[in-house]
Amino acid sequence: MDQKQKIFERTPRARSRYTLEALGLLGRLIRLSRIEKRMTVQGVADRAGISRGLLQRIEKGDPRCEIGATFEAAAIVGVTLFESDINNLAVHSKRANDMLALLPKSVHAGTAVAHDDF
Amino acid sequence: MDQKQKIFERTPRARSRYTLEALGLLGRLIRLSRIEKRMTVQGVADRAGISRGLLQRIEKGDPRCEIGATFEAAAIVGVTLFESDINNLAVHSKRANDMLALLPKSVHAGTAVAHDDF
DNA sequence: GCAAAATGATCTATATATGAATCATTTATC
DNA sequence: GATAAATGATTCATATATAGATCATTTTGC
Repeated sequence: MDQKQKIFERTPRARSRYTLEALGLLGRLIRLSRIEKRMTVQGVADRAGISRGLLQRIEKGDPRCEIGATFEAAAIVGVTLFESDINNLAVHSKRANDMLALLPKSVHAGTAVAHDDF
Repeated sequence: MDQKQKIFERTPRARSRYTLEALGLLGRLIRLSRIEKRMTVQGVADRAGISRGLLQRIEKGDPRCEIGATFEAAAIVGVTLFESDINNLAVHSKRANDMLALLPKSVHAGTAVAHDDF
């Protein structure tokens, strides 16, 4: 006894208006594409390897979903972020990598700028 | 005893190549913007209301993160999906809603089309 | 209208993501 | 080079997201 006590505290998540709007839109786009392609919730969920309930939450824009599950479902119904084809995506990916190689590896405070304008 | 037995089985998540690439790119974009703006990991994490470790996983493209946390971090460093300003986002959001109102409320199998081309 | 199917919603058990702490390493600033 | 700060990586306790089941409701197709 008298073991080192660990405290686990999870601050209630505050989501910006933008985040909630973006997630809501993403969900509706998924739902839109799914219906346009005449796929059922269960069908898409099966293909994505997730449960029906989770897909329903995704389509409602619930912020507490694995991003992997959301992206997978989106891709299955044809909603692709960034660029629509994988080749372009790979190109962008490489460019981002190249840019990163040129930037400083760590950032020291001092000149940190505020950017709450979203 | 002889209570109804509940089985909880979580199938190992299979992610498509596209999903992994997209998440990797998103993470790198966040990291890129963060460094360009000279913000530290801890600083962005604080503003997003998440832990430093979680932001690191986000920047690595880990699919098992809350999508809300990811979008929040992205917005803070200036990476916005869909459209960059909230007004356009709201417009798109409304359009998606309007479209949905015109489509059938439920989809019955039968003419479901396969769309594995991503 | 009728039957079948899809959707919406809720509940429970549990697998797991997360926050916190810690240490080692790398990087920036002087 | 020296120092302090930032980053990377790991471990652990626990809050919580998820799968599955179930029921009610809505919708489609005949």
